[in-house]
Amino acid sequence: MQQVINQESTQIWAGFRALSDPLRIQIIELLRSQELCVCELCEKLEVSQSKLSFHLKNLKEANLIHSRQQGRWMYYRPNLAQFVALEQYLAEYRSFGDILPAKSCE
Amino acid sequence: MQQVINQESTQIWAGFRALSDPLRIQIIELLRSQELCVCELCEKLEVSQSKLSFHLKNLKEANLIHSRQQGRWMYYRPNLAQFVALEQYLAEYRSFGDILPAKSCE
DNA sequence: GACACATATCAATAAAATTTGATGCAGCAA
DNA sequence: TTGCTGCATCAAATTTTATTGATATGTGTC
Repeated sequence: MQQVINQESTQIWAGFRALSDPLRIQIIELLRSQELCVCELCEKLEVSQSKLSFHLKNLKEANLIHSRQQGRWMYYRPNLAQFVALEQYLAEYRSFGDILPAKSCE
Repeated sequence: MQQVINQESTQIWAGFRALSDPLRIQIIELLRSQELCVCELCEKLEVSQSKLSFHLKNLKEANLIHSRQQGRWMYYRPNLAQFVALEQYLAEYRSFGDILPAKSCE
């Protein structure tokens, strides 16, 4: 059980880490309504291509986005299942019930 | 509106950043059911006091925990409202509707 | 084949986050 | 007052992450 919790937690913080950067947040917000290729993201975000590639890799390794190659272009889209997982972690966290007052520490 | 979104996003990634570390995840999980003071967290997590202080500060600045001083002890507890905010960000993200296929990029 | 284009990757550097040990400070008790 | 305890803070060292410019890879086109 402890094992399971730790395993889950590992994936959880990795997901949050991928979301912990303003540019990556901008990326996923652009992808929210439409699949986009790297060149379109570059334009819209006005960042260099290699920088963008770095952050896309980051999001992909956290399983937050998927990619699909078509010809020379690589299209990215969100992986909603992973968003659900993070959302659920937070929901379960909250639903654990009221916080007990501390037993005094002395 | 764009302004508002950016403002929200700023706070959002800061919240996720605070959750993007395994020790900080362990901390909030310990606090989930009970307020604890620093010395108790130290014991349970087997980390140095200054290290713990650093991470608690980190969580506090992200508004994820509150603290309360009682005598010499400082008790920490989660700020559930902030967890709700992050959860809601993810929920809204998902609920935006289906991702449109990309218009071809050529 | 030769070339252009979209993207990924790499190496070097810069910047940011974390760890560690030391020190400071406030609260309490003697 | 003195001294002890619980915690925060600081500076230095280390580790991690991000940025940049250059190069490599793969895919289409001629």
